[in-house]
Amino acid sequence: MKTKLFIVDDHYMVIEGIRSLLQNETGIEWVGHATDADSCLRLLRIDEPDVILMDVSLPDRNGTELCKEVKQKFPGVQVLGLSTFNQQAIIRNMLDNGASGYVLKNATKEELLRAITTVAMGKTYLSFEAVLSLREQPRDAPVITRREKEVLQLIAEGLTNGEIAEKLFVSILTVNTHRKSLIAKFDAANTAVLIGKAMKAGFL
Amino acid sequence: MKTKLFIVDDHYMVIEGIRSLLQNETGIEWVGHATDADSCLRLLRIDEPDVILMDVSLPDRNGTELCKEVKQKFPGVQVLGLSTFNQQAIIRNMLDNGASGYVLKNATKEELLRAITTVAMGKTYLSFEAVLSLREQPRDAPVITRREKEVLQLIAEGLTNGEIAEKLFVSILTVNTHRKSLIAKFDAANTAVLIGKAMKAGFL
DNA sequence: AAAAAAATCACTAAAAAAGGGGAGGGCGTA
DNA sequence: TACGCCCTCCCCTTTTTTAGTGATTTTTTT
Repeated sequence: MKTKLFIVDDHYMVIEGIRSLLQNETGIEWVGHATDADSCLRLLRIDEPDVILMDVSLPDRNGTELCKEVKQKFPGVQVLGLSTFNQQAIIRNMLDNGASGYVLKNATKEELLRAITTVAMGKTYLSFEAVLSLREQPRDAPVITRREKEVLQLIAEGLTNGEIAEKLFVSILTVNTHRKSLIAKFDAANTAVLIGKAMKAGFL
Repeated sequence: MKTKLFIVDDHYMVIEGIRSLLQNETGIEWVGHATDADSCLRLLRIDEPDVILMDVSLPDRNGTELCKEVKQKFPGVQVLGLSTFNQQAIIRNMLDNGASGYVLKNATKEELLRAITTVAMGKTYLSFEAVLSLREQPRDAPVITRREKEVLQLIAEGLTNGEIAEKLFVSILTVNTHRKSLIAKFDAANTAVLIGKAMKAGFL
C-alpha cells in the first residue's frame, strides 16, 4: 500500500524539489500540495493524504497553528514538520500540536524517505539535529511573568532601569529585580544576550 | 549559447527543486552545485559557470562573504542571490558585494528563468518583493566593517569588552571604540537595542 | 600617490548594569 | 489555612557600559 503524501510549503522550489526526489519512489503517492494554510485545509478534504509534509513558516498562518487545526479536523493524518531552522521552541510547538515528526530542509533523500515511512506507520521521527537540539537545554523559552514581559519589552526599546521605573510607576530597584530575574531565567550573561534569546524565542 | 548555471544552497531539496524546474530548459545548462561555501569555491575553478544561484544562508560562511570572494576570484561570474527572507539588509549586502540580482525562494519557474537570463546578460534582476523591501525605508541597515561585525557577534554572545579584547588580541579601548561606533551606526540607545536591530536587520 | 576609511589606542568621568544578599504584602490555590 | 509565586522595595559592591574628544597607524580606495 502506498503512502499518500501531501506537501505544504510556500516555496515553490522546495515543493518541486521534494516531488522530484520522490517521484520514482514506489512506496509514495503524491496527492497534492499547497503554498498556504488556507488552501491546504481546503485541499485536504478532497485529497485525504496519509502524511503531510508541513513547512513551519507559512505566509498566512503559523505552521504550528495549521498543524493543530489539521490534527483536529483530520486526526488520521500524520504531520511531519519541515523547516530550515533547528529551533527547539519550534520543534516543541509542532510536537505539542500533534506533529509526528520533524525534518530539516537539508535532509537527504534517504532521510526524508525514512521520515515519511516512519511517520506513516504512526511512529515518531525526529532528525538527528532536532534530537540534539531538544537535548541541549531542557527549555529554550522560560516562563516569564506579566511584569517581566513588560520590563523585557521596555529594555528592548532601549529604556534604562530608571526610565522603565518612571513609566511603570515603580522603583528603580524593582525594575532592577525584574531585569535580574529575566537574565537569570533566560540564562543570559547580560542584557545583550537576554535580548537575543528573547527574540529567538519569540518574545519580541 | 547556453547559460551555464551553478547552484549553492545548503538545502538539498532546493537544489533538487531548481534542477527539476530547469532541466527541460534549453537555454540553461546545469554545470554543478555545492552545499557550502568552501566546496563552492573549489568547484568554481573547474566548472566556470556564467551564473551562480547563491543562497545567502550557508553553513560555513555568510552568503554575502562568499559572494564577495567569488566576485574577486571570478569577476566574470554573475551572482544571483537566493533566500527565503525579504530583508533589506541582506539584499543590500549582496548587491554591495557584487551580486547582480536577488530572488526569493517562493519564486515561480518563470520568474527564476527571467532572473537567470537577465543576470546572464549582465543586467540586474530584483524580485518584485525585493524592490518593495528596498523602497520601504531608506536606511534600515547601516554599513558595518569587518571588525565591527566581529565585535557585534561577540557582544551578542555575551562577552564583555574585556573578554572580546582578549579574544581579538586588541585593547579594551579598541573594542569599546567599535562598540560605540556600532551603537552610533545602528542609531541604538544602548547595547540591548543594538542587538535587537542587528538581529532584525539580519546581522545575527 | 593622495585621499578616505578602518583599526588601533588613549584619558576622563558619569551612568548603568550585574551580583549578592534580604524582606514584606498580596493573591490564588493545594 | 498554609504554601508558593509575584510584585514590590532595600542595601551593598563591583563590573561594565556609555559619553565625550583625540590621535596614530594601517589598509583600502580613488
